[in-house]
Amino acid sequence: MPYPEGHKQKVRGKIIESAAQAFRTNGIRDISVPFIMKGAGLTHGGFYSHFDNKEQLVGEACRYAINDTIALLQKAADQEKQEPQINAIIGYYLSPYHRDKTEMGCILPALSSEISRSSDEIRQVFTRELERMIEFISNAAQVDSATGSALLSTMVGTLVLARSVSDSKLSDSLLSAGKQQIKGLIKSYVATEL
Amino acid sequence: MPYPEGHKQKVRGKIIESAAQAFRTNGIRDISVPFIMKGAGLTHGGFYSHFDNKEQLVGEACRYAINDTIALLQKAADQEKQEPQINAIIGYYLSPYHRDKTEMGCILPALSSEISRSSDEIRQVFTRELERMIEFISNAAQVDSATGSALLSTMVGTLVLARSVSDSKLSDSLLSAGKQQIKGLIKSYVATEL
DNA sequence: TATAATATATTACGATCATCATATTTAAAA
DNA sequence: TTTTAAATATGATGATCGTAATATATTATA
Repeated sequence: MPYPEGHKQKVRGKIIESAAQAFRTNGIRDISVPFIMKGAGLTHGGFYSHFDNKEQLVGEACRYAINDTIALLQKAADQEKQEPQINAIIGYYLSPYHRDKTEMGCILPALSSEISRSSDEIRQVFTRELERMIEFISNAAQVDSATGSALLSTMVGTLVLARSVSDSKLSDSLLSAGKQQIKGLIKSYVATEL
Repeated sequence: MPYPEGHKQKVRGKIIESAAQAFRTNGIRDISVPFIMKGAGLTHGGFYSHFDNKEQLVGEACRYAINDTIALLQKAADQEKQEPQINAIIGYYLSPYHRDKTEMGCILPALSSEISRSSDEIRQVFTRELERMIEFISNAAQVDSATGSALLSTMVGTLVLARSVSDSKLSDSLLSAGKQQIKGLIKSYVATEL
């Protein structure tokens, strides 16, 4: 066998990483296979020895990106031990930094609407990952999963709108309003639970 | 002059309508100029005597679609006089009907993420329309515009996620959770205002 | 009815895309 | 060092796109 053990797996991973980054920045349709391969330091030809087609890569990239995001949010939560975990998570999620750093950010605001028009296969992968995200948020906020999913909806919607607006002041205020609302929500959830 | 008075304006309107519908269903990038023209009952050749380019049409279609949506939500609100306006609006917005009827639905969940990657010009048009939407929601809910924008974020995020999920039960429960959260929010807003 | 300006259709161009076929490079094993 | 299978690169194909040039069809006016 030419090439060291595990070489292909490593390259495959690089392609997925490149795709996950590019898709989040510019959407799925606007990113070409040659561009993704260049991002992984390769040319386009080898692509089809790694994946059946572009769609399969989309699924893998979704999985990768959500894992990445959950890990990142968990790290943000762990860094601030004093306040409730969820506050640190929301603080990060609805920060101008996260809004502007799309290539490393959560895929939900970046790709959901494009995913909703994708094939059943892709949407099934996405659904599974979304469920993991809801569970993660619900745990961190210590709320039931219905409340957790509503929190996530607010987070996603806020980021989507904050990113689509050209007026940076309006964008900032959308983030603040979203943050404030979520914190109020959690507080009132705790209150009614007691 | 050939063709009756106002003929061109009428055709232009039909193109915008066709575009607004097609974009909401399949996104901007996935809808071609020839397809839009066919939807307006024409062939692609005449397009550039109506618009400078595809991008200009995107802007017009955004404007049209938001107007359409606000009018629709207002109608939904007017039909139910007894309950507070906002409840009827949210009931419609987060209904399975609205989720499934993308071609006639709100553009915010359908196109925001694609718009966020568009040119400054498009985003400026979008920003103006979004502000109108925030104002409309804030008025209907009788809350300040910060609260109104957070409400809208939740509405948009909920619909985005509900549409991208392949499991219809999960999708329905996302809608319900979003609805419940918003109603709770408005109630608590009223309470703190008194 | 004939004219002429305007609206629409037909056709074409260059670019880009996903995908495939084939050639070349790589490095483990002989 | 040579061999060889695997990994990658090069090049090509057919489709589709946005856009433009040109031809045709339309109908208000003369």
